Amino acid sequence: MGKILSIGALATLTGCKVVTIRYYEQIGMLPEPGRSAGGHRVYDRHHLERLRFIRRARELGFPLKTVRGLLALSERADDAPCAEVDRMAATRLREVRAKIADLRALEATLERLLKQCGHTTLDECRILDAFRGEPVDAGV
Amino acid sequence: MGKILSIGALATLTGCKVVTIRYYEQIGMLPEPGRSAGGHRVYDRHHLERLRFIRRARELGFPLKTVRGLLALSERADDAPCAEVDRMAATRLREVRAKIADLRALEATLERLLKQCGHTTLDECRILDAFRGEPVDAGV
DNA sequence: ATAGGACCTCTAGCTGCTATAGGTTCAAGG
DNA sequence: CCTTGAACCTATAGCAGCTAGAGGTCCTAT
Repeated sequence: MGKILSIGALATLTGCKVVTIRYYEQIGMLPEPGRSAGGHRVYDRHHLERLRFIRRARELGFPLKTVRGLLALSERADDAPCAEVDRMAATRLREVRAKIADLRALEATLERLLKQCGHTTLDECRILDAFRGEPVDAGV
Repeated sequence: MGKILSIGALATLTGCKVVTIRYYEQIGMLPEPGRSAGGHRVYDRHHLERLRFIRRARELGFPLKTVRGLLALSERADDAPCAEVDRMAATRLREVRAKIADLRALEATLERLLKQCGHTTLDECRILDAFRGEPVDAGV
């Protein structure tokens, strides 16, 4: 059915903030909706679906630029091979894994620093020493 | 010894880019250095140490605001307890762990999507379906 | 009729840099 | 001493992805 939605309703349904919806419109991620007599934005099912798509892709960490590409492919939806979608997801997966590896190294370093801390005074703080000392690899 | 450094030399020694050093000066993270007759910045050992401190803290992901606090505590270096340093590091560790957990959920979702992909055509792409379908928890 | 919440536009701000333009200085080779 | 070209200078704008604020209008329920 052609249910009609205010921007606030759309925000509630998608978990997207009102200002973010307007921002997406501004940068062309969402088509301009209709307007009520008084100038309020009026959305329909298509906007809802598109915004949900965007939100989900964003939750997986795809940058907006990539989301645009995914939307384009989704709208095409013909019999072309979906290899490009696959590639985008694989790229994102590699990024996520790389980031996890980085963060794990940080985690180890921070754990080590915290363990070393004698809980004494500023002038003999081992954590501050670690920042001050001669160049050392932060990781390992 | 009172060795003198150009901004480029400082950049090389710290692994920090020249423009970033100027940026740090601009936002008050680094004190204004002396100048040569022609107006070039001239740094000394103190700048080098301070910048190294900043870099190391940044590598661990502390935001600049926190680095300011750490620098202040490092410069105090009296017999006050170092609990605050400890707290900052512990906070950062919690953030890192939370981020790792988030990313692992993303990793699992992306792996699942990629595994589902039948490598066929756009109109029956499972990955796109996942973005399009009804609301589902992305994780688990 | 009116209150107050939801909506409107516009501009500026956030983090942490990075990029560009258009010019000046410095150090090494001839 | 002079030239060349790398390194330096300032100033402004841009990136991602929103978020916040000011100052005003609309809509709906009582």
